[in-house]
Amino acid sequence: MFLGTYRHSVDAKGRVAIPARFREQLPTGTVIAKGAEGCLQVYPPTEWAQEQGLRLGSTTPAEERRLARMMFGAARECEFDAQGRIVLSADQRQYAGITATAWIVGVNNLIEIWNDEQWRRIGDATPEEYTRIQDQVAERRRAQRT
Amino acid sequence: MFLGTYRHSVDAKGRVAIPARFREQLPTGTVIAKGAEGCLQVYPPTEWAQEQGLRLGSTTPAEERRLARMMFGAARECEFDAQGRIVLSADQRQYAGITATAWIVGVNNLIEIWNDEQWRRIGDATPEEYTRIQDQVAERRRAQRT
DNA sequence: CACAAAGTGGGGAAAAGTGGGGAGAGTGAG
DNA sequence: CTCACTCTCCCCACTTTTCCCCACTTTGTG
Repeated sequence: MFLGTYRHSVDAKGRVAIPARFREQLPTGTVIAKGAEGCLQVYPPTEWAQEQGLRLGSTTPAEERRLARMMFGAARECEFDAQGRIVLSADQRQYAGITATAWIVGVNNLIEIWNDEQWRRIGDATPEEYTRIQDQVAERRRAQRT
Repeated sequence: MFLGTYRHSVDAKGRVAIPARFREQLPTGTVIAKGAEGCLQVYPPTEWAQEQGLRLGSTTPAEERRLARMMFGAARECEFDAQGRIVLSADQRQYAGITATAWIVGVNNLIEIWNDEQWRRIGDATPEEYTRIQDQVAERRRAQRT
């Protein structure tokens, strides 16, 4: 389980330190891919395996073909250096709009990496917004039970 | 079951002692999250498990993505030191407006942490207010049953 | 009143994060 | 084919944060 938000610096070489708490849970085979809303997503091997249900074939619908190409084409296996950092490729940094600092966010089953501005829009929620969020989660759960 | 209200100090490092009666009931895997009305909520593992239905993947709808990011990004796993204290992150303290002291309140299945001012507004209810709230809840329940 | 348990505060070692130098592989031009 | 250049990755050094440990105060109980 990944929880919490961390703000780390990204150096000139594109390196970011992954919080130690997260790193412990990331064995080799971890993958970093482009995600929705312009973030980058780090998948532990078990989670990535579930995404591999997306396959290309003669019967694959057009949108799924598109999704599969983007997901797998842009993804890379994570490699940690001795200091626990990974390198974000120039392409990935540009996609996520990341320059000098990045937010590293644990989202239950995977990790997301955001630029300053975009994460602020999500992470700086007021108590009122959290109150609403909890209501929505409760609502969703009630709907699922039926 | 968590009952009662305690007022503890928060030191410069953000540490708060959790009352011994509560601590006994909190195994590892306990999580502290941002809650409604600007409080922090401490979930025992069994309660938190219900929140974990929310997972991210390439096919998760936009609304669920937002919920998951806010919920899990704002949460942290509780770690007790030898004195039975947990550390509130700077982010969590700011959210809850907590500086030197905090109120720790047992609310049946979980624990809430409030700042002085806000808890006073809730905890110092007069008999009239209390009566009115009970009636409101009763009314709402009746409406939902239909 | 004495003892035990709970809460408070601070110092210091260890871990985590940051930044840069430089070797070696790969690439392209002359 | 050789040389210059770039890019990647490994290593080292420094700073900051975390957390572990010890000591003291306060509260509660027999």
